[in-house]
Amino acid sequence: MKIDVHASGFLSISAVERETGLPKDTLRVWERRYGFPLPTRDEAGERLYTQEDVNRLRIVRRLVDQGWRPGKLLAASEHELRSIIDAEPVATVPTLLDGDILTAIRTHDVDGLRGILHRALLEKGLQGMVRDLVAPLNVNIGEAWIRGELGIPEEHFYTEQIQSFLRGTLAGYVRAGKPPRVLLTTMPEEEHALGLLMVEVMLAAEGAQCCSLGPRMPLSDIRASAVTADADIVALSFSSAYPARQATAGLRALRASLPEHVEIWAGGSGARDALRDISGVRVIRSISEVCDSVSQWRVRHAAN
Amino acid sequence: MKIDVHASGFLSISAVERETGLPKDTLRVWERRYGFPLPTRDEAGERLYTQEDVNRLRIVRRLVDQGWRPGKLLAASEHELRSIIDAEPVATVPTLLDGDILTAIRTHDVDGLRGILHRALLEKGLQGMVRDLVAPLNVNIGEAWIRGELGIPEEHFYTEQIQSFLRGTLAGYVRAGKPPRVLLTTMPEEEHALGLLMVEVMLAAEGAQCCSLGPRMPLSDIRASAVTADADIVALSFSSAYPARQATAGLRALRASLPEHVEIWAGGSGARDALRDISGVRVIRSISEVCDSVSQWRVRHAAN
DNA sequence: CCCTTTAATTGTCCTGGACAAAACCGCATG
DNA sequence: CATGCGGTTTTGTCCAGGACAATTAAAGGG
Repeated sequence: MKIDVHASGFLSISAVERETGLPKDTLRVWERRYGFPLPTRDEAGERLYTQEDVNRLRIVRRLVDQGWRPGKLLAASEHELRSIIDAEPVATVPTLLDGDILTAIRTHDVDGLRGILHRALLEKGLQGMVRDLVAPLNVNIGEAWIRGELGIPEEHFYTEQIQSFLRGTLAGYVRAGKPPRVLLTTMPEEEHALGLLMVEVMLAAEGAQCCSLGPRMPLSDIRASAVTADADIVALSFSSAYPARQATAGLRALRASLPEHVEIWAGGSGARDALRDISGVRVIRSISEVCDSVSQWRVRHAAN
Repeated sequence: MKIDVHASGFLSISAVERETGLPKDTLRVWERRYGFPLPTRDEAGERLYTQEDVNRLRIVRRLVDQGWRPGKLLAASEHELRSIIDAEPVATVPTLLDGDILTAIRTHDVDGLRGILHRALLEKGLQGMVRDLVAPLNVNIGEAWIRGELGIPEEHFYTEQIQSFLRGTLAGYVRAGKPPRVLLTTMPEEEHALGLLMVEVMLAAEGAQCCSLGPRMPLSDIRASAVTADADIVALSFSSAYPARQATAGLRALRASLPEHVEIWAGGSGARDALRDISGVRVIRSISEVCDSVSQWRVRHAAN
């Protein structure tokens, strides 16, 4: 019954959980062990975090997701943290965040961004656009965010506009209705819908029949849906922040519960390393691999 | 470091939190006070919930959101709970969940559902379709879910397809680019994106300039975005599950931080009762009211 | 250098108590 | 009968501090 919009501008622990994605238990244990964040308390002894705490926690979270250890990050001073960020292996992908796109995002220019996307569509085609523009841009945006060059709203705006554009384009597509029939979704903790949509676009462009359930589907329901939709393939998307342990456990459980003839494809930036040796699960290492995978599936099933 | 996909089929407390949306603290205190749910324990003494527990908790949660008191619901037997559900004031809206639509949803028939939507679009127009088909259907689907006639996957499937369709239609719309310029989003705890999209559709059909940030935007960032996007109106959507207290507090804080000339519109099924007397916030009671509100805004601003 | 064993780190869960916001109820007043 | 008001009960959230298992890092041996 506590409120998390304190007039004072302080945030309660549950507000911080919501804003940063870090569980309450973790916030408390970090405070106990590392002394950060060290919020003030209200009359009742409850923690009051500052917006500054939240900003820093958001950065810490991203770095932890990238493999850094909390012990190091939380002991680090403001200055040390900054130098860790600067020393990060940036530009894993050549940046496409040039003037036009960056300006459109910064100013929330809907028409401007749509124009850029539309030109890219005409120039490269749907699949080419996803592969050569959207996928690298996602990486660029994430990097720009952690360097503080873009804020949360800009990231949301970008994501929202891309999704709108892709879904719109998808809707205009003639539905070929060829096999395979693919059921798309993500596991319950995975909220990232954009990666899923990108896969759907690639599949639809190949003429496959896509049925997306959106993100966050309980495992038991995935099984049920795959059966009622009579799917040939269940495609799951994982973001890089998704814990590998969780992914393997989930995929194993899903594999065991699905009928033999239904394939499982795992894609997204979180599906690279550890998932390779789960038998009966195909790992899609990059977005462009989707097309090959579909072709190969069709070859396999044309024979029968 | 606990895993929540136990091979045994049991669920950990955090898995239940994720599946039901009920915080861990609440689950524990319900157990302590009402004796439900009463999970078994593993060797380490940690709670192991069954799928049956989760199913019942999901129903309890919906009834609580509708105003029932947990004390009553959790003390009730299986049978009593069922009769509470049956006695619910169903059909607040005449049902449109007729054979065709229901079948399409049940069988995950993408093309079938799209066909129905497309016919409705041609027949009623975009705004009419949202007002007379989508809005009542949302209510029907929720009611069917609680009666156990539809499952989670069906609900997801429905939501996903409607969103795809609306966004696709929106993308094909010629962007009129007339004032007002509207920034759309929801508050951080509000995940429901469909209501937001419906508003965007209504606004776009009126020729307004829409800039959607998607759901879950921190309050401080809403302010920043409204300024950079040079918005005339900030439109927020609330689902019926949204706690009224939270909404009023958030709206007050937002109103105080936004420039005077930026209007705030609050809509969605959660924006009916308690929000009316916040000065400087316009409450949109039903989806069809959006059009009038835009006209009135234009009259007000034509004078100047 | 690679593989195995040991040690440190780290996230999640536990109990049981506390408290304030909200809902409910009975009662008086317009 | 509707509406407002004080008192009571219900209910969700927070706290402290301990425990433990999964994971990662470090050390040791071939």
